[in-house]
Amino acid sequence: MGGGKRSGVLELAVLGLLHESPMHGYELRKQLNTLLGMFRAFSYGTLYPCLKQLLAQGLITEEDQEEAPPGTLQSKRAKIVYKLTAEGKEHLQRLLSEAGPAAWEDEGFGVHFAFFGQTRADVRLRILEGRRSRLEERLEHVRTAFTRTRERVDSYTLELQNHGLESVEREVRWLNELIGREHAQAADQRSEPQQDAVKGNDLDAPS
Amino acid sequence: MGGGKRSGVLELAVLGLLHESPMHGYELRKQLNTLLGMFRAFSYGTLYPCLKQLLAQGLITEEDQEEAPPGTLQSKRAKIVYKLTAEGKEHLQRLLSEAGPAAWEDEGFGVHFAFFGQTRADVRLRILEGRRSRLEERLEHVRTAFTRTRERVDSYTLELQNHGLESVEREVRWLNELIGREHAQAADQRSEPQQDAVKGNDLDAPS
DNA sequence: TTCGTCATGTAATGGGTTACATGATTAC
DNA sequence: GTAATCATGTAACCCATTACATGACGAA
Repeated sequence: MGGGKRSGVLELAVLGLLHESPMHGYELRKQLNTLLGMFRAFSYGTLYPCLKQLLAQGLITEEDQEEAPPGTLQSKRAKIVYKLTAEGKEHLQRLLSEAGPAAWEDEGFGVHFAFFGQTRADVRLRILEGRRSRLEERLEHVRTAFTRTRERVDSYTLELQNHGLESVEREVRWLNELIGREHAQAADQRSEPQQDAVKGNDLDAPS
Repeated sequence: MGGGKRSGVLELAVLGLLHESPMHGYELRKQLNTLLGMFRAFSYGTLYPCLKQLLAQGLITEEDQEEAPPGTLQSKRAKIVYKLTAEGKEHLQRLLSEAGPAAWEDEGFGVHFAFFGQTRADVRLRILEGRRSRLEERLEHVRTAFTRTRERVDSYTLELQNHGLESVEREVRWLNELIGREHAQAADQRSEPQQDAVKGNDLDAPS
């Protein structure tokens, strides 16, 4: 249907945030950039066209929100509050169920992770494991190229590569812990499905 | 002069690598991607047009290299080995002397750091400090938005933000150590300028 | 001889930023 | 009244990727 391709990352982020609560564009962007804080930042030039497109596809609707001001001055154009349509919710669920490369590569992982609260447990696990093996791949690749070219690399190059290596190793450890927790939690739910208060954490999806 | 703008990062990376030793495009890309390993990766579709442009500006020259094969079969088209021209070297030095945002923002820092071996000590220091304050800015910004929106964030969002925060904090510590070393080394060179064997590390630029 | 890798390139496309343009609302 | 920030949008541009096209060379 309609226009060109959408970003993928941004699409998920917008739909995910709007699912949590309706918002207008300006605030949406702020939420987005605090949510993803260290990873990415989007500008209005990206966001607004995206909203326009999602609108055209019927995934969101806009509502001219007029705050009902005390003085009853008709506000020319109030903030445009966007919310998900039924189709939008459906589409979001579809996006959240996809446990493919898009979900664990660098660009997409952060966003997908941010909405794990709305993601099925099995999908979460596959994404985490997918990312882990992706990173381990990269580690192996770099480590071999590391020993091959051990000759004449100056201290700075070495320092840089080392820092990169350690960063990735650190993320792998983080993923290991998360995966461990997911497994423990899955085991919990299998063994005591009738209990409502599970000790430990509250990482389970609502619906 | 002709042509459009070049990438900046890629330009520096190419000139820097070619300065260390002449190479043909294919190998240049490999070197590039192992050098920057964890940070970025360029594809041929990026590299070759860039080389073409650098060539057009007279910053590099190409030499049809014919290996002088034992059988003396004329090789139709040998590898094209690129090397820096005098202008190219000059330009590289200019790029390596710029201690501005381009050098400490996310995109450029890795590349600039990778060539610290060819960078003046004072420039190195300013870049390291620039990046550090950039990261600290970001930390502060995120930490405030952190406490402001402490209400209703699910465990996963929290986990993500925490991991991001710790990653950046870790990089700051790394930078602190590097800056410390740079200072120590500068002090060393001021106090004992006649000695040739400095204990510790060999981080000083050659020429 | 076929397959993998080396090697060089181009065209279409994608995803995003920057800068600009506009105007309302709030704080001083 | 004026400056800052809220709020919405567009057009031009940039950087890089993907997919494609071509072909040499070595090993199985």
